[in-house]
Amino acid sequence: MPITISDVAREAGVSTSTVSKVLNNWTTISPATVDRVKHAIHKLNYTPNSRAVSFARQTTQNIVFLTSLGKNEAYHNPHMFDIMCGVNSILAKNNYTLSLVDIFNDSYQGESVTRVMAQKCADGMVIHGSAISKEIADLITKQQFPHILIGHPGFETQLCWIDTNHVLAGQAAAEYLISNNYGDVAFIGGKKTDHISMQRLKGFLGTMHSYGYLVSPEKILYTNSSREESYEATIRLLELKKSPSAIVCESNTIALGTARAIEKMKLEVPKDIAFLTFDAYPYSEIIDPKPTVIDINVYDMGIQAGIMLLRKMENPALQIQTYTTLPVVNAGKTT
Amino acid sequence: MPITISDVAREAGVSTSTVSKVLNNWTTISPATVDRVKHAIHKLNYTPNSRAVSFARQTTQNIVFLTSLGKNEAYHNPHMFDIMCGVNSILAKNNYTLSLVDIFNDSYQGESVTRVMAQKCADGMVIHGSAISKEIADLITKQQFPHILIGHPGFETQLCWIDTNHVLAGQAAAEYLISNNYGDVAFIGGKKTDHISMQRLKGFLGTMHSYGYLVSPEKILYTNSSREESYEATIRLLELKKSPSAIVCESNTIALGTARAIEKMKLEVPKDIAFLTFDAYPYSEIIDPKPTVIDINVYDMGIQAGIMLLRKMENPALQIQTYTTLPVVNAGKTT
DNA sequence: CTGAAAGCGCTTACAG
DNA sequence: CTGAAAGCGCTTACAG
Repeated sequence: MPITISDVAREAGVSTSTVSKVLNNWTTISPATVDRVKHAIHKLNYTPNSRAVSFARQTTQNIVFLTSLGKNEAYHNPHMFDIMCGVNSILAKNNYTLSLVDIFNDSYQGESVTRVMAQKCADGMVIHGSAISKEIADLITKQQFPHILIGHPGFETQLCWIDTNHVLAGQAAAEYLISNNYGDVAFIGGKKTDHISMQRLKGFLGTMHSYGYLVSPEKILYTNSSREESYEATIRLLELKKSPSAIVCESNTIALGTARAIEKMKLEVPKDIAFLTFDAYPYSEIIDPKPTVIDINVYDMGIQAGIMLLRKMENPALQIQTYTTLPVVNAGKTT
Repeated sequence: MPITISDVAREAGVSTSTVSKVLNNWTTISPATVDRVKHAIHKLNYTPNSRAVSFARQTTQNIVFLTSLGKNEAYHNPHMFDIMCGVNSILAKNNYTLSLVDIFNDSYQGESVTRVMAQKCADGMVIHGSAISKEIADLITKQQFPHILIGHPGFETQLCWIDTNHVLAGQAAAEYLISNNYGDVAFIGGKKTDHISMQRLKGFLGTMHSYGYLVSPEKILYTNSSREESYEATIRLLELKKSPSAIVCESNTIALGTARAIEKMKLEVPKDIAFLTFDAYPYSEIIDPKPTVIDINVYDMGIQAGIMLLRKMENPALQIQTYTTLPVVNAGKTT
């Protein structure tokens, strides 16, 4: 019932090889033939069967997005889906499809990965950080399967990866404050063991220092990232005899506590004090007073990851290990 | 290089047909042969090439999740991804893959849908409400392509759909209050044109009435769903000479305003007043005082959708148009 | 119980 | 510039 390449060939009075060549834009076909074939295609409203094409070409034009989907993943980790959307957009542009593979219910390490590679149901793999382990990394590198890992792996590996650069985001916060003439700043972070928090702090302090602003230790506070502790921390800061003119919060939850404290002290943002936080999600929209947000565009990171994977598939020798980031400063505006 | 069915056949000393039959659990093969073939498969570590299988079988074992992915979709609409995860889980269990198709960049109505159907890259389609239109509905019903739509379409159609039942959620709220002996209740909704809000209100009032509790009109308030209006509305309610003993908010944003007002009036939850909201997402976790949450399990709805689609694919004559819902009452506990 | 053969719908050397 | 033919790796009537 469905139209095949043979129907088109018959209609155009040529062989299927010729139709195929027209379909694939070979330059060796005479313009007249191309025309006839195109007419036939149009007339019959023919679309190649993608399964047959992929099978004959020994390529799937499909990429797997490998991840671990816990309960409520969509709410707890919307960033992952934003990345996925970015990946999907660039793949679609390049005529690749994206399929979702969840390793959460794997009965042993590497079950899904092995299956994907053995069954040849994808030409490449985008691996979310939640789905990586030493075992899986080994499987992939051993097979030399085209891949890109989102997020720095926690271990030594030959994998290709891409990650956000929190140091740069910290720098962006500092630069924003400096360019707005805030020199006396404070930073409320998470625990000292919180990697992201420390990276942001590092970038922040580094830039402040490089511009000649010294941040005294009493203005760098560490918390358990709860609203309560950050409320207390902010109050302490604001009660200093030389209280800061700007407060940078390392997370949205911290910013919630800080906002309460700012309100409690009856300070106005930005007149009395500058108020910054990292990440637009999940609460920046409803924090009152509204903070300036340093956000990271992970959708764009997904696009970058997709581009790199496509490049790797063209050129398997390519090694990619890189940081990417586009910190965006959003000064109290609603998106 | 990769092992094929012929390698296995040679190793086992049988024909490829026989290997195929063993692979597909035909009962006509002698146990001895089955054994030999299985040994060969094991020895060579053979996995069938899924592309070849799907091509020979004329089936893809793939389902498309059709949606429209705007910017920041992951943050604005995490429910959609939760549904997708539910769909994916049930499909994976049934050996189907799920691939994501975004119609956002389609240059004309139905472009992606037509392609998916013509190229035969999927056996069926789960369509998110954001991706449906009259044109697309027509294309799908004309082709009789197996599908299930998430969300009630806004128009008359032959499509199969599944949707949440907000009336039931409203009932759940009422039942919770009644069983906890709150009879004098108030409801703060969105605009009267807000379909979901009105459905919830309808279920809520219906159940209250059926239990003999009458809710006076002055205790049913409509707002623009902003924190500001709901704050005002709540203050007004609490200043009534006969103020309600329970307030039901139709959304998280409304609940934010109500929480502020409750705090302002120095009332305690649940001692002085009961405080309910619909939806766990996005803010229920940080609303202070903590509301009781009536949530809907859309992950489960995804599972239901997947099951129905699989049934439709087995039995194309099946018509499905149904409401589903699992309202979950979560009284002030953190998940 | 087993196997030879056709077929799924394309692509691609290769020959002409 | 064009086409016959082999091939991609399976499945499945059909014959025996």
